[in-house]
Amino acid sequence: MPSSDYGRNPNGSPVSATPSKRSGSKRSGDGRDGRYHHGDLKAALVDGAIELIAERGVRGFSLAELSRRLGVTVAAPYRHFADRDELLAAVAVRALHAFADALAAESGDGDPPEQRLAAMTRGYVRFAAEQRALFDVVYAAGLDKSRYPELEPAYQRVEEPFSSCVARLCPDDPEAATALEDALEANARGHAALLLDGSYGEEPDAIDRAAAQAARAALALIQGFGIRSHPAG
Amino acid sequence: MPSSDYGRNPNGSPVSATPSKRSGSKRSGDGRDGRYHHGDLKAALVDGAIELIAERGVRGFSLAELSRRLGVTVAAPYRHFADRDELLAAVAVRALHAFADALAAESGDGDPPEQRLAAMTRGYVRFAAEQRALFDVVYAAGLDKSRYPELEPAYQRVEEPFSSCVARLCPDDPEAATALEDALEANARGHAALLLDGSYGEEPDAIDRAAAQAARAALALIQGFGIRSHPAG
DNA sequence: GTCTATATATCGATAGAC
DNA sequence: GTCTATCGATATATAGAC
Repeated sequence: MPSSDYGRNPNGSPVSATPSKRSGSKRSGDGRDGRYHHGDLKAALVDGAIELIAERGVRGFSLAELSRRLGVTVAAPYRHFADRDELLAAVAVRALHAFADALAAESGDGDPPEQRLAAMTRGYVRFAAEQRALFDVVYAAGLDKSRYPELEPAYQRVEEPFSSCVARLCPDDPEAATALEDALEANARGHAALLLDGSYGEEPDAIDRAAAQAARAALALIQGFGIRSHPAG
Repeated sequence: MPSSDYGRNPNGSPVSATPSKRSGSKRSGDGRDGRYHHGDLKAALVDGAIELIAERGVRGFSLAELSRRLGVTVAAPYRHFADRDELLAAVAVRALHAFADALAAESGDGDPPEQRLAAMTRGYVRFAAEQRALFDVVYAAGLDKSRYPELEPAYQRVEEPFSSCVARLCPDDPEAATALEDALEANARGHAALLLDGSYGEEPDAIDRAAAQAARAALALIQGFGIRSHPAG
C-alpha cells in the first residue's frame, strides 16, 4: 500500500451512507446541536486541519476527510476558503506564529547574544520535531508563497529574533551580519531537515542530539565568521 | 486555482476520448510501432517521470498523466511498479546517483580538504537548484525511507565525499569528525532549502549567491569547530 | 508476461436549491 | 452558510486479450 493512501477509512465509518431521505436536513437526530453547524466553521477547519495533518501528514491531508470529521459536507469549506491551499495557508500563518512564539520563549533575555542564538537554534530544531505538523505545513506543503502574501509578516516574526541577535553581535558590519544570519538560519533548517528525515535515527533522544549538534554548529558559525563578543555598551 | 491542481488539462486534450471502438487495439494508426509498447516501459516511466516532475513539480506529478504521455493505459505502470511511490523511489535512486556524481566532479582531487568541502557545498546547492526535479524527488517527495531500503546505498554515495574529506581533515578525533560532517551536511541542505524556498530571491544570480554563502559558511564551520589544517603525511 | 479495458472509490471543485 | 448533486481527474485493482 502506498503512503499516499487515498482509499483509506480507518474508523470504518460508512462515509456518507444513505445520503437520501433526510429531507428536512436539520435537527434529524445526528450528533450535532440541531443548528446547521457549530458557530465557527472557519476556525474549526483550521483546528481540525492541524489535527488531521498531525495524524496523516501533509501529504495525507484531504479536505474531504476534514469535512467528514466536522460533520459538514465537502462543499461547506469552500464558503470560507477558495481552495485547499488557501486553508493550508491559513494553517501556515498560525503555525508560523506558534513557531515565532516558541523561539521567543527560548531566547532568554539576559543571556549574551551567542548563547541566545544557540538556544534559539535548539528551539528551532525542537519545534520542528515536536510540532511537526505545523512545521511541515510551512516548509513541506509546497505552498506558493507569492500567492499568499499574508505569510510574509509571519515569516518575518520567525526571522526577527535571529536578526536582532545577530545585529547586536556585530553592529559594525551589516554585510557580515546578513551572511551570518543566513548561515544560522540555514544551519537550523538543515538540522531540522536531517532530523525529520530520520538521519538522526528514530530513538527518543534523536531530538536532543540533533538540537545539541545544531546549537554547537551555531556557535561554531559565529566563531568561524570571526565574530568576537565585545563588551556591551 | 490551487497549485495542487488535479483538475488541469493544459493541452486541452480530450483525456480518454472515445475509448471504445478500437477493438483490434494494436497497429491502429497511432504513433507507435505496432508492438505493444516501446521495448522498455519501465525505463520510459522513470525517464518520463523526471521530465514530468521538472515541468509540474513533485506535487503535480501523476501516474495518469505520465501514462498518457507514454501512450499506455493507466494500468500499464502497475506491471512494473507496485504503486506511485515505488516509481518515485526508482527515480530517487537515479537522482541520488546523479547527485553523487555531481558532487564527486566538484571536489577537485588535488585541493586541500577544506577547499574540497567548500567546493562540494557549492556543488550541493547548485545541484539542488539546477536539477530541482531530481533534488525534490529525493528530499521533498515524502517517500518513506524505511519502505525503500534500496535508497540507503544511494544516500551513502552522496554522503561519502563529505565524510572522507572530513576524515582526512581530523583523523585524530572521530567524534568531532561526525559532528562536523553532520554540520556540513545540514549547512548545505539548509542553504539549498532556503534557495528553493525563494529566500534568496528569484533573480538569476540567486544560485550563485546561495552557493557562495553556503561555501563560506562551510569554511566557517570547519574553522569554528577548531579544525586546524595540518601537514599531510 | 505485457498491456487493454474496465470498475471502484476518493479527491478537489462548482452550480443551484434552501 | 450549508446542503444536494454533480463533474472531471486520480489512484488502484482485476479480468482478459495477446
